[in-house]
Amino acid sequence: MNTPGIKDVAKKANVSIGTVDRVVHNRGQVSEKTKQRVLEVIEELNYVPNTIASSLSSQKIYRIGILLPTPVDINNYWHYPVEGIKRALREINTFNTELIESFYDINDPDDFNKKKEALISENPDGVIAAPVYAKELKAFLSVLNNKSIKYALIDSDLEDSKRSFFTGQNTYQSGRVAAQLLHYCLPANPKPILVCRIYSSIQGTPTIHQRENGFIEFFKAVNPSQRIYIESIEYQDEEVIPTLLQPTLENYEKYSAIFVPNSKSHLVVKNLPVSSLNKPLLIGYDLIEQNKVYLKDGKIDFLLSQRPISQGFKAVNAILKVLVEKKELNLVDDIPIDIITKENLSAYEHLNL
Amino acid sequence: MNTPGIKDVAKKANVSIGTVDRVVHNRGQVSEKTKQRVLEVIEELNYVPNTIASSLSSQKIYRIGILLPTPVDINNYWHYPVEGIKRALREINTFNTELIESFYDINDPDDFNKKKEALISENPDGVIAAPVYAKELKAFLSVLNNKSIKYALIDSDLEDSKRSFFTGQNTYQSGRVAAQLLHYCLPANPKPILVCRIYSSIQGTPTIHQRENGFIEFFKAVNPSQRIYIESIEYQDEEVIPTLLQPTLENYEKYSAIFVPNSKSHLVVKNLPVSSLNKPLLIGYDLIEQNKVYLKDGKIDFLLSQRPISQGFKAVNAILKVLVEKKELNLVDDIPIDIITKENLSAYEHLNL
DNA sequence: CTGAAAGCGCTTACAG
DNA sequence: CTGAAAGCGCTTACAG
Repeated sequence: MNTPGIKDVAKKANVSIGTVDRVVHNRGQVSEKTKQRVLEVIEELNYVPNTIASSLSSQKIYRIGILLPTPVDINNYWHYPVEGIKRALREINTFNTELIESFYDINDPDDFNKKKEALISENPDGVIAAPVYAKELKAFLSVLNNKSIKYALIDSDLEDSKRSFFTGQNTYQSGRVAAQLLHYCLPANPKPILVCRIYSSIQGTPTIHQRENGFIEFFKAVNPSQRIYIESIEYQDEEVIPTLLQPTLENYEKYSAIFVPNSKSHLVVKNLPVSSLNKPLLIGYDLIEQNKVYLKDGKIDFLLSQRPISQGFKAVNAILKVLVEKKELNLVDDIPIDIITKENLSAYEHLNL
Repeated sequence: MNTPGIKDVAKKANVSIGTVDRVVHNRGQVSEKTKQRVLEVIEELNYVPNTIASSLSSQKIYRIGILLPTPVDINNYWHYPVEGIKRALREINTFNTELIESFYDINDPDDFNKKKEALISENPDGVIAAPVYAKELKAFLSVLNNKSIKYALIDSDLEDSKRSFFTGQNTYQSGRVAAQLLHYCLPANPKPILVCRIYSSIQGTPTIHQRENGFIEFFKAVNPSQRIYIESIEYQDEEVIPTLLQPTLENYEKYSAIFVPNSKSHLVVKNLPVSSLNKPLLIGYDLIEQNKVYLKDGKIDFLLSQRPISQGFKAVNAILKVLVEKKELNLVDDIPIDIITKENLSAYEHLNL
């Protein structure tokens, strides 16, 4: 007998396959002693249900809800995880799936709360979310816990949640990588480095903080004499960013390099005075369209990427695995900190995992 | 009617499902006019066979042969694609698969020829190979063509072959990336750069050549005054490498940087004089164990990686897709040129796609 | 609490 | 050349 099937278990335990199925999926209506006997045989035979037969038979449609910021366009970071999610769903022909989109305005916590209610009312089997509004999300997750709805987190983790899966990047470490690159590139006695934080006042800035910490700690350890200045450009309305940035960037010649700890480095390029020489090195995050254009132009030197497409893709696969195999998972997938330059951008641009 | 099944096609074409199946899989025994009628209905209904039902029903075991250099140990590049292949096979629970390993001594073309015969005699359904011995491999591939056995290529391409899939890195471009990194790191008037080619005289060196070309052309375009010296260490027996390297590395202080266009950069570290200061920057390829150790130590500055685990993984998925869906594929997957430093090594070390 | 039977969408002999 | 039937390993009512 090759790999044992439900029939083998049934025969050996002296029950019908219906009963075996009941204990395998824990849907009750089995006497305790029968259950124990079946469990023993399963153990003994090392029986593993054939998920493909199972899915063929049940004809179940797995409904995956996503609770993420609106993927505005290709210049918006959140466009990319959604792309990965859709791609994963498209490539899956093993199961029937259905996507429930619940997108919220990233600058509006009220909208988040509205959309989480909307999603709940759709009764998804599994959910993919990102902790943009951590506190509000936690409330949502405990609702999911109560309903035994499985969920995966992307981008940032909530370790005290019961997520089946998390994938994202070590933000502190990515700051160190940025610092290390600049340390390699800068001459022996460099001018100061500018850390330019451009962020909306509505969301918190834990990611920016952690990247910054990594950046600063690297220099503290490796080259303590390096001066690092921090400028915070806090905006409520994106339109005023140029005005807010101007006083800082006017003096760009004072700096040997500028580090932008989020996806906004294109805004620095856009608002730098037009003179061409002696520009500071510029290092930022994320392969959003506008950043890629400037990288190709040589106006941005390095971009660190966190494989957002891959994050979405992996989250779908993980949540589906949990749903199909009906077993718990508590997996963390650490995304590499990809260093992208003009010369290696090409292959990163194509969709890949 | 949701997605149409073979029954829907049969009914509409006034034939039995057996007949539909015959035309879908082209196994003849159908009159031309019946065939045409069925084909029309398939077109009309947009019928796509349900591969999972198909695989459940047929109980077919897909036999995948691999014809690759022996994966000696974790200090050997070829260890990693094989790891990816095995991992992919392990993760697949949708189909039954069987791996046929046919490993050859990378320094022995005769052994290659022996092992390719051995593999043929196993009658695999699909094959994964790498063009280490391009000429000899081509002969093998035409045998596969005759037998209608599908194959995927990894590492380097043979564009004129009928491979269903190729994945690998743009070697020329990776040389440019190495050059760009050094260009960023070196001071205004640097000392010369040493390109250190360490290679076995038995295999060809097309990969090394292309990386070198990319490297040199980058500097020609961006900084023509940069002097670049090339040293060729051609060995027949690995044991003599230290002796061959010594005269070159004795004078390491003459160089601002050393570029090793293959996975041998650890040998440079090992044979560098013990003095500690003023070491040239060192940039190499591949996250084999010994290189990773030196990267962590700060003795290697940059490693370029070509995701060998991922290459193996993807090749399995591609070849299986071709076999299961029984349709031709001619896909090229361009592997990103990952830049690895001490600070971002960690997440790359873990298995990921 | 338990079992027997039909069915998921295909493939595979077998009969004609 | 074509069709009817059994079966792949499960799940799902239904009956008892």
